Amino acid sequence: MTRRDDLDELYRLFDDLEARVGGRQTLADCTGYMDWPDRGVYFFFAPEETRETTDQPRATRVGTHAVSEGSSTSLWDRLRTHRGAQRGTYEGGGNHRGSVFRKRVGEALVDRDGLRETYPQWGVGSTAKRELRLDELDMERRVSNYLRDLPFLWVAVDDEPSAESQRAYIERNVIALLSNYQHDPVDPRSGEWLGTASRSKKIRESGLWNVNHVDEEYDPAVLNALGDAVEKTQPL
DNA sequence: TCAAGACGGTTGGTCTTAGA
DNA sequence: TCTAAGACCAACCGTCTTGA
Repeated sequence: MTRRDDLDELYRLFDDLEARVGGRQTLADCTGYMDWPDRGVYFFFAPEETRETTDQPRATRVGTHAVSEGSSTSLWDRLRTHRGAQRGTYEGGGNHRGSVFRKRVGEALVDRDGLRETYPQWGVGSTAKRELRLDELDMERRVSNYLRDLPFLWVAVDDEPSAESQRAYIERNVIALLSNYQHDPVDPRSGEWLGTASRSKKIRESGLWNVNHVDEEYDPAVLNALGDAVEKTQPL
């Protein structure tokens, strides 16, 4: 089996998953009151891009949560951090220092639009004072607008939080499988994909909004593990 | 009306990596 | 080898919303 064959199987599983959960969602349409699994793995897709040989949306980010023992962070906790704030001081914005996905998307927007002088502190530190966050609010809102329209799927994997969890295994190996970093490209990203403006070589070349695991080899058995998880995933 | 759970905002912790 | 910085979450707490 080639990597291309395994990618075909991965996207077939995404199709199964989409049918099973009743379609891809966007963060704009989701709330915590929906019946999310406590724990799982999520997959974001590019709305304007498809695979090389099919009309399936290209996967652009894989993520999970609760990879530390004792963690109580839920799947929705992680997703809402990516979505950003819906009310309050930072309404429409969010906190990119609490979400690496927001941080990376914002970096690409800043670089693509030549705004480094406007947002010199973007991504610096893990906290920021109110004044700085208000200065960055416009960019946080642009990041939110981008992220809230991305279609995504999720798979329920309700195992115990740990670095050796089944979720961590699926995340790590699906990233490695999808990544074009230091590989012959399969489903290369289009020139319009925002990630091409990223300052991270791993993001530009992998075609994913991921940095970890993009340079690793994948275990083909991950497809069996993902298939099992798809079968156990329920609609919202 | 009120309890449970979701939300927003902030800070802290662990692991990895780069440089001295 | 040591240290500092960065990456990536995870936890906490007060406020708000939902629905029985």
